[in-house]
Amino acid sequence: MKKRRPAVDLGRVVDGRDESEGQELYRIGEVADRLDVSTRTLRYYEELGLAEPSSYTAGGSRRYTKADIVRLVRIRELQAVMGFDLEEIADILAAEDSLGELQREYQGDVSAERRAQIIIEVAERNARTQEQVVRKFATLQAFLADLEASADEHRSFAAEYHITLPQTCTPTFQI
Amino acid sequence: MKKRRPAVDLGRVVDGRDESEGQELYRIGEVADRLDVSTRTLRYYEELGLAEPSSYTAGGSRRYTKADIVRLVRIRELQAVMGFDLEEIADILAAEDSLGELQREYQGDVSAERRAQIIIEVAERNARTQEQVVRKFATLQAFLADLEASADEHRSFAAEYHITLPQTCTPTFQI
DNA sequence: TACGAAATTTACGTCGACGTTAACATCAGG
DNA sequence: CCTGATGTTAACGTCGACGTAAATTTCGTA
Repeated sequence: MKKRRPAVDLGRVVDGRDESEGQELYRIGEVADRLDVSTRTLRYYEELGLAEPSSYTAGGSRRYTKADIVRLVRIRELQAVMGFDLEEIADILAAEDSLGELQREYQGDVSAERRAQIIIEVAERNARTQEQVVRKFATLQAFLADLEASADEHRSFAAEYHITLPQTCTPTFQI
Repeated sequence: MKKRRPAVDLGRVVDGRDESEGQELYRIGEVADRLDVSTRTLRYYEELGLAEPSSYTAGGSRRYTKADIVRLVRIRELQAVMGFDLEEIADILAAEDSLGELQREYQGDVSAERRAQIIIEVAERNARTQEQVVRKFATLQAFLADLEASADEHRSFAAEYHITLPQTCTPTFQI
């Protein structure tokens, strides 16, 4: 399930054509390996408008920058940790993107109303997400307490029957 | 999408046939409404051996006890909060069940080795789950920090442009 | 420039977790 | 005992998130 590529050196430097500064560009297979996803997944995200590479070669091969990779990592986190589906994630990222554009001084002709609308929307979106995370946090905390209580039970039960539990039963703990 | 039943009184008392003590039994539709899932989902869980009702009527209708409901809530939590799939959940619950049987003194002829095996397995399973929860906890914490940082940015950005954010942008906070 | 590794598009397949429909049966209140 | 709400099984449908295969093209190094 994990096709191994023969350890090709990551991070070649682009041929300094459109960017005088050496921007490191990554091929789709390299990115896929790093994120432990398939190339299909990356193309699928692009298909959905979720994340596309910053550039393509003349032949049409995708070239990802580090920023692109960061975005992809973000997507996977929102998916795995928060359980959002790709549509929700697209919404969240789109809101952040619109804010990012504002901040990058592309605001020549943006009206004050439009500006206010964007930032309010982004802030509200952020707040909603925050609330969801906090809720998840709480349930997770309760869940963890339950697990520890169970572990205590197990230990006392084991002691009662003179059973020695392997130390793999005492997980590493630092929060 | 949400079929409304006409507020039938929950918690009728069973006709005291096999249990002298009045056990409250719930019909599948009631349970489904409580958990905000479909009846199909409950039957599906039963199909997978995940959770079945404690009893059936003579005609074959499912009757759930409160303990059954607790188990179902547990399943939904493991699904929504931890992101486990139903197979993993089945594994976890099966381990807990086997321990529960031990504790309920059904241990007439269980050999000491079998007993040790069961409790060790359950404890290890518990520890693995615990570790996953802790990891999720950590990423969630980081994620929350990011969100708060973003919120700060939004606020200062709004202040800079004299935009008044609605207070929905400041989520309730108590951890 | 030749060549193998890696990438491209297109399109159909899959899998989990249910949704939906059909054709009945049961439940419980009047 | 009637009746409408609720339930039953069986079977097919759906939807998101990719997997997989095929036929072709591009990349980058020798």
